[in-house]
Amino acid sequence: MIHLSHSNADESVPAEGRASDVVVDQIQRQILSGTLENDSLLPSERDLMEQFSTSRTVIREAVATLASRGLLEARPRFRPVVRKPGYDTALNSVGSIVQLMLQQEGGIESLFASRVFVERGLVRDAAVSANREDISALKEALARNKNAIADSETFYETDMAFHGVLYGIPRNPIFPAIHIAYCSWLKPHWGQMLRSPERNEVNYASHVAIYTAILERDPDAAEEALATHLSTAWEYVRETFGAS
Amino acid sequence: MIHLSHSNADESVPAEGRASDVVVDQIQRQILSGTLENDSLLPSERDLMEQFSTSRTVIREAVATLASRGLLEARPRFRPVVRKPGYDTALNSVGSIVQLMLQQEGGIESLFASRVFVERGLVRDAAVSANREDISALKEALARNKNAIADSETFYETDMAFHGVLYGIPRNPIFPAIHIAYCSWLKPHWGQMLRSPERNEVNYASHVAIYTAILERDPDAAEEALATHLSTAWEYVRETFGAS
DNA sequence: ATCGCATCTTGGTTCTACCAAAATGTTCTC
DNA sequence: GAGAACATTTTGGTAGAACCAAGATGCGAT
Repeated sequence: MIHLSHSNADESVPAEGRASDVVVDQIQRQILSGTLENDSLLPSERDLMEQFSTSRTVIREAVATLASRGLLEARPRFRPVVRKPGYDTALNSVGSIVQLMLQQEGGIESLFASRVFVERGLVRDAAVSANREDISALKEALARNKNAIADSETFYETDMAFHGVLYGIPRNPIFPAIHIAYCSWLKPHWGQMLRSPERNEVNYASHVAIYTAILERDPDAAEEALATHLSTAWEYVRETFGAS
Repeated sequence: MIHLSHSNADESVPAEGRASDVVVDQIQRQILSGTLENDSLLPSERDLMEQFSTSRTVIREAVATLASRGLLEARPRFRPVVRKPGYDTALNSVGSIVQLMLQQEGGIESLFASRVFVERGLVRDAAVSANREDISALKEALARNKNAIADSETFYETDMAFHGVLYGIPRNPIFPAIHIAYCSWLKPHWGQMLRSPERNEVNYASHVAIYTAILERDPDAAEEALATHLSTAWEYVRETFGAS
């Protein structure tokens, strides 16, 4: 049973829940409807307190709730800024728990395995249904990747960008969000990997293999290329520092 | 009166964050370490306020934060109960935002498409690497599914259970959590579908097809069977009520 | 025009108080 | 003595005032 449903749009009298809930609901509505423009600053707590004719306690609680949902971005001493929700912010808001999960036994392995699973499916689909634009996007990303072999820092970025193109191919906004999430979650562990032009060369070659397989419309080859690519990269990460 | 006890330069904390953060951190630690037993009740706010020698405000704020992270389950007028985090609670805590996303144009389609994507990969892998136990689990789920054809309610459950077996095959704790999330998120929209023994019969036949393909170690057939299964079911849902 | 200081604003925190509902204890009844 | 009805205590939710410190602002001096 899921209890998180903001179930009722109660305009009627009965059993008031938390007072902050109605404030949350109102502000949420204002954000979604655009009354509160995206990237704009939320009114001061004292203003809101007057606007909703309630105490500051309630306002603060509501703001905290909305912030935890990702609809507001509240840095400690600053005015909260309005963030219209997207799939990325949704996944972002789980970040804190995910970080906990990752510290547990096998956490990183599980997450990485899920990523491999997803990308295997992505490259299969890409091999089947990538159109001209997708292909050229991959080609461009590949070119940038090649040019960055000497510079490990930008190579890392172009590496992610290349994989990011794959996430864009399904034309489903959820996938790019997942990609961003994977990158941000794995970065702390992945980023410690020793990088070198030699390693970059190897990874670039893997990308080429994936690209080629997609180009040749060979799902199995594409999947295979990606699987070996990621697993070897993962092995390299593992041996860089003992499994935590 | 200890006002500024740990206000600044306390320990390794670089910037003077919120006071509630240290409380959040402490309680979180206690939950993870088991000092606060799972399913037990959190001490009263006034106790905590004494324990951490701080005001009730920050305690409440900390509790709210932990609740939003899913480490506490806080019903309006009751004592919060401790919930040791799992992948399921992690996904659960995004539920509220996801519900918002789903109300936007194409939200449900996107989510459902992602589910199809995932399950296509699952059945492929199942066809390749399912072991005896997996097969027998599928067989059992299938049998229960068949027995429930007459009763649409339990058929729905056994239907989900069958798909759930697929999510268990990778032996990756993330996947069952994803399954639960999909079910709970899609339930409000999916549950409105008109169900009938005839429809159940069709769906059961699809399950058999998937099972058979897995049994025959035919990934392509399995994927195909699942894709058609879900897409026809989806079409049926769509025509039941116009796309929202 | 720019820098620097005084001031205002605003978020973070504490405190006190009150209310209502939950939890607990007590008594009364059968 | 068990269970129901009632009284009391706990406890979470809300209000409101006050204070502090850091950001934001404005103004005057250079």
